[in-house]
This record gives sequence, C-alpha cells and structure tokens, in this order.
Amino acid sequence: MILGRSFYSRKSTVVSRDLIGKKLIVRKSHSGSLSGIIVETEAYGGLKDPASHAFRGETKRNKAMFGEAGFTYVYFTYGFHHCLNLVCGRIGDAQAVLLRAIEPVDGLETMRERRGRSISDLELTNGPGKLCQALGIDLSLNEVDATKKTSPIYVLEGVQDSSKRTIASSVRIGISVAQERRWRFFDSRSPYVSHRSKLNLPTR
DNA sequence: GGGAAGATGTTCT
DNA sequence: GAACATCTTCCCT
Repeated sequence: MILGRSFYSRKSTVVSRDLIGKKLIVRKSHSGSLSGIIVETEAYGGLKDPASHAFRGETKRNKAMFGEAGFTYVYFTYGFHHCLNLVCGRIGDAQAVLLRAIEPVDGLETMRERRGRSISDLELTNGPGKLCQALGIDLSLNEVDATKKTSPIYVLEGVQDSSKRTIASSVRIGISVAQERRWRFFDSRSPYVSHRSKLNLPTR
C-alpha cells in the first residue's frame, strides 16, 4: 500500500517516527527500480524551527516545503550533495522530514556503480548525501508528488515485522541550534544507520 | 576508530 | 565573505 496524502498531512515529528520501517521506492527511466527500508529520519519544524531551511521564510530553493504534504523537497548542499525530504503538515506549515539512511533492498548493483565499486552494503546508503547518490536523486526530483504510484519517488507501507525494530531518538546531526529537540529518529537495531557511534545509543 | 581538513554551490549577512 | 540538514581522505592513536 502506497502512503497517501493523509499520512504526510501530520506533524513532521510524527511522520518522521512513522516513516521508520517503510519502504522507499525510486523509479527513474533507464535505471530500473531501486528500493530500501527507511531506518533513519529527521524532523524539521518549518517557520518556528531555527534549524529548518524554512525558518527565514520562503525562497526559490525551499519553495517545495511551503506546498502540499507528500511532495518531495530535494536540495543541493555543501557544493556536493543532494538531500531528500518529504513535506509534512498543512500547506504553508513548511514542515518536512529528511531521509537520512535506508537499508538497501533492490538495485544494489546500480547503487554500487554510482557510489563506487569497493563500497560495502552497509555504507551504500547510510547518510543523506550517500542515499541520494546511490538512488540517483538530484534536483530534477524536487517537488514531485510522492503519493502517486506513477511518481519516480514514493513510499510503501512497511514489509518488515515491526517487532524487529526499536525506534530511538537523538539530537539532529550537523545542527547547532535547538539541541533540546531530539528530532532524529532511527532503528537502533539496524546496522544501516549513519555512523556517528555516540549518537546511536538509544536515548529514549 | 576517530578527529581534522578540504572540496565547493547556494543562500544570507 | 561566511555558513551550511555532507562525505571522503589522510593521519593519529
């Protein structure tokens, strides 16, 4: 079952936690179907969150976040990397969830071609930039509707037994403000989360 | 295994 | 001109 508009039309903190264990699918022409189980996310709170790109209002770059829930927000950062978000909440809230890591399932060969021959399975998609490189996500996939099965990006209801997961939270990575918000969520039993060993201790 | 440095486009001061 | 929702390489323990 594909996750629809109502799934995303909730607070980003709730969506962020609920996305753990769901299956991300990326289908682009010529590269076949790539997929993975989401194991790590971060919530961003829009206009009221000093850590969010939306904090200072709408710009050309963050426009997607101000639109409808269930659409993608892809941005380019550090001059090198793309990051993939899914817009949440109500129109104008500018809330979003950053996808930080997945456990690769389908298309490992394609992912490895893009990431480098010698990269191990564990390091193919354990970070927001790595995940986008492996899946071939760039700005051409910004602002696409992820609630349609015809879309190049969408998310399916989890196939994993939820009893095999333990969802933990921590502070957001690479963020120096709003440290009181532990808005990074991850499966603490998964070896596919981004490796910042100290932060992977379950804090809740 | 872990810290520091460097790469480099977009946005903001 | 600096900061940045990052990643890799290089060197140190």
